[in-house]
Amino acid sequence: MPELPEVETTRRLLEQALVRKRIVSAEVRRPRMVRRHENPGDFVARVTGRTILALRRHGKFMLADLTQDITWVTHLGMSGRVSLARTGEPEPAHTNVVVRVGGGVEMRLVDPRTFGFVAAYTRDELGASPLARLGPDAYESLPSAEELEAQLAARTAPIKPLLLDQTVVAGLGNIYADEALHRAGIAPDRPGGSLTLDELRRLRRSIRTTLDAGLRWGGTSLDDLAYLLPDGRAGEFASRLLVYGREGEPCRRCGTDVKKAVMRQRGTHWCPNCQR
DNA sequence: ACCTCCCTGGCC
DNA sequence: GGCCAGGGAGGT
Repeated sequence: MPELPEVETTRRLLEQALVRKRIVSAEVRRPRMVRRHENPGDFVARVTGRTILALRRHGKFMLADLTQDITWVTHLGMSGRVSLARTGEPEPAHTNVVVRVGGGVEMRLVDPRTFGFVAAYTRDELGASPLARLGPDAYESLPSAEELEAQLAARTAPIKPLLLDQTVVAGLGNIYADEALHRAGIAPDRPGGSLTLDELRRLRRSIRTTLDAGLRWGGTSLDDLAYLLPDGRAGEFASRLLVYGREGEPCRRCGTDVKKAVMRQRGTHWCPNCQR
């Protein structure tokens, strides 16, 4: 589940291996994984020979600043992960994109469902890309309760899909949105505009606490192990989840059965007693 | 401000 | 065999 903690954990491990390295070659095995280019060759041509100056993150997008004002963007989608390896080591199935740097190290983008993607933007293209429409990063730039209140004031949509929208805050996905709402004691179907300032203060704190916890444990690897850290280890946050994936199990706070319903086509988990 | 669709693998 | 899954874009 690549959401903010998984992408950030991935970014931190990649940073040590990739920053200040020159991209020696790149390979695209699944053309579909390269978005917003006429053909995959354009991505390869734009990144090859350039040096990685910095590795950043905004929401669930990972951004590598390359020399000559090119930004290499990676998104892990639903089922993507990154594997860091030495060239020649056995490849995991569904290794769809490979980027090699000096020293025989390569970054492999592994993604069975191919909902993830890479792209290489010029400065102008980046400004016109979907990235430009992201809200503030939920971890680095979490808005104040007052700012959240202003953003949500006129919104009638339920708070859960608003948290997934990426325009109010960027980086929460289906797991961490459910977790943060539980921690805040707010029901997922509450209209966004109905949250009081006090509730928004709780929500804000809960987002921070939830993301911190996810990061501390290396993110959430579910049973299918679709998400793994770049070194192949599993994230250990799954066993500490409060509500996600715990339908019918007792709420860790009050013992009430955790409920699950579908909201805007996404499974939504909450405690009907703790969350109002 | 909604749905629908994009894919594949794993589970029932 | 059908259903479900971490996300986002695109169209209505």
